[in-house]
Amino acid sequence: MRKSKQETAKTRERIVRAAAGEFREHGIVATGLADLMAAAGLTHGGFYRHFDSKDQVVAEACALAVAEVTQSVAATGSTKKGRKGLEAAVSAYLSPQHRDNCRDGCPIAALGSELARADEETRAKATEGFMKLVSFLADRFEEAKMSDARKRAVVAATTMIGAMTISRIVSDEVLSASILNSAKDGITRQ
Amino acid sequence: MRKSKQETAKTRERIVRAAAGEFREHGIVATGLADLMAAAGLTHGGFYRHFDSKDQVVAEACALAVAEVTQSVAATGSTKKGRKGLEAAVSAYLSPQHRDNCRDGCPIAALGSELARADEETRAKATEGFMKLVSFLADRFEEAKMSDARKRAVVAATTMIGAMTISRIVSDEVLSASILNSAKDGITRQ
DNA sequence: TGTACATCAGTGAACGCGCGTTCACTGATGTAC
DNA sequence: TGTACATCAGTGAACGCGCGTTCACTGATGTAC
Repeated sequence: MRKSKQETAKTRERIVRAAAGEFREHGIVATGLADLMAAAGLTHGGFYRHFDSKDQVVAEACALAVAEVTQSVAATGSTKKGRKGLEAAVSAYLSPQHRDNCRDGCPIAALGSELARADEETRAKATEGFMKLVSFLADRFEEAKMSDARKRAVVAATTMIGAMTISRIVSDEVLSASILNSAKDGITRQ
Repeated sequence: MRKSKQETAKTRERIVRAAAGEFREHGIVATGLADLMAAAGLTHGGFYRHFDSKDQVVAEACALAVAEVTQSVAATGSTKKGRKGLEAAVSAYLSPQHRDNCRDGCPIAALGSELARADEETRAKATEGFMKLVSFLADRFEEAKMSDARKRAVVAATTMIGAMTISRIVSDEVLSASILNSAKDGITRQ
């Protein structure tokens, strides 16, 4: 049953990707290794050929998710120039599609309170992603001083993540959508 | 071993309060019934004399935590008039003390991503608490139109919860504190 | 290039453990007369 | 008010189950000659 090095590397990546999806959809603690391996099309016994522990795959899955989502936000925001780009990125982040699709969405919004209790490495990866989001937003704020743009970007990023989290708690569709819209307006207003 | 009705009611409340603390400190899924009963000074066997299931105590603990925290925010905000009261409440919420004390703090910040996956009743209680926070903030925003004050209050509330969540993920104390301060400034700036 | 052997990815069973839940038991409280 | 009995809060052992982790086994791949 031994696989080629190339196949092994592919399998490993498939596990990390499946884990990133399962964690975001069901939560880190609630997702078992068997669930995560099944999502990758494997049985749970093979897990330890690729990772030392659950914590390790949590850190790698979080790093992958954070990298892909920040890159996607930046890509969306770069389709238009300056302020328009900011609005496009914020709109995409605060959309009902993102809200209803945890699996491929922002891991900080999907896992925030669990990440606060995760190990140092995982939290460092999440922090890195948050700072990348802040940098992207700061570049798009046209402020007199760079330090003001950065502070404003921090507020925008926390608002985006907070609003997404709360829009998923609220079960009333109308209220949920209005929270996303208020946050969007609040960020892009000035 | 039977207890008086009065004592039974007190015990039940003690369990709910202990649960609210344990859940906020360690997360809902990660907290076992044995942990929660031990925190209340009891053994796990007695749990089902008071509750039908873990879900039930989750809903009640969340309701208690949300009620106490929103009441505490409103009380802090009511020590001063108008805008000053808003600033006092936001400052207290976005303080390092709150960040470092999950156990007695805001359950939406401590459990946000888990609440999004909780059952309908729990989510309804969390939503109710969020709306109470929004109402308090809206009353303190001095806007031309009430609808503007309300929208601004929604943004302020999501920012507060998002900033608190992220400040707990970030392990660098300086960065963590600057996120709380940026959010505070962003909310009170206008 | 061909052969012999070591390596190791993946399977499925098994490990000890803690989970949510149930239950027999206890003895103090509540109730009926 | 006093007595007899039913109720039930809390204990601690037990239930089946799924967790993270380990392991013997398999057979295809990689390596050494």
